[in-house]
Amino acid sequence: METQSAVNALAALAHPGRLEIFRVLVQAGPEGMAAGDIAKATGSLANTLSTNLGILSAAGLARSRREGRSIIYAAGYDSMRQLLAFLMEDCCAGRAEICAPLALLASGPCAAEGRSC
Amino acid sequence: METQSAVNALAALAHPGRLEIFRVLVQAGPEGMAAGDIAKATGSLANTLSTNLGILSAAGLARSRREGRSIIYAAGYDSMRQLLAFLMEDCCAGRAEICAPLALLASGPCAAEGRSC
DNA sequence: TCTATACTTCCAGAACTATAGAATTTTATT
DNA sequence: AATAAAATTCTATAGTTCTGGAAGTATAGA
Repeated sequence: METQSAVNALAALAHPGRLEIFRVLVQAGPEGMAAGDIAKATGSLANTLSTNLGILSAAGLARSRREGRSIIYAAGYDSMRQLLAFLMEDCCAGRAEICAPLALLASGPCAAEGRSC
Repeated sequence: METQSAVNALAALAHPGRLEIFRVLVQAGPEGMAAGDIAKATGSLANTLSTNLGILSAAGLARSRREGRSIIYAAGYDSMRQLLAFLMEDCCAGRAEICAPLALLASGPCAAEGRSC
């Protein structure tokens, strides 16, 4: 991942409204949600929401498809993974003990249930 | 982690100069680097660097201590871990397969060497 | 105390970002 | 074709962030 892509993704998330939208999408799962339902879930105005979904999409953090009159948005899980990997890159350079954070992350609720999460 | 703290941290990182500084600090390890050395490593002017280190510190992503005439900065590993955890929070809600990204992250170069990273 | 080094703080102009009202586009229904 | 629904685009205003020059603060050494 390029620095510029990472900055774009981070800037997209560095906004209370967009962060909320993104988390709603993450929880909604890969099948996504209609823009109107996201507006209801977050209390956004349609035009502001549209702008923010556009910014998230441009950063790769959301994907969209039309279904009838609705446009369905889903989280860009792969870009999210790339961003997290970029942030942790070279964290291990020579010193495993610094990397403990990731080990903690990797041993969250899902690991406790035996799932790879 | 509160939404506002996450936004602060994301905004701090959503800047090419600060992202570079942060990654330099991550690679430098917990003992940190003097501000002057960070300036050399990143090519920043002293005043701009100082401002940016202040922004990273306010967001919890850097820690500082004085050593003689130098001020030593180190990455805020714990805040970084909390931020990543916040971003992944509820990713697992009912659907382990969405969480694959974290499993990939957790199986990076360090895992290959048998380290928890 | 004087000088040099290492950083930080202050400031103002330029550039960028956010918000919301109004108009527009796209699609479905009657 | 006419109407309604769902979302986007346009636009202006308000506010925020970035940058670099100049001045200020803290520490060390002579």
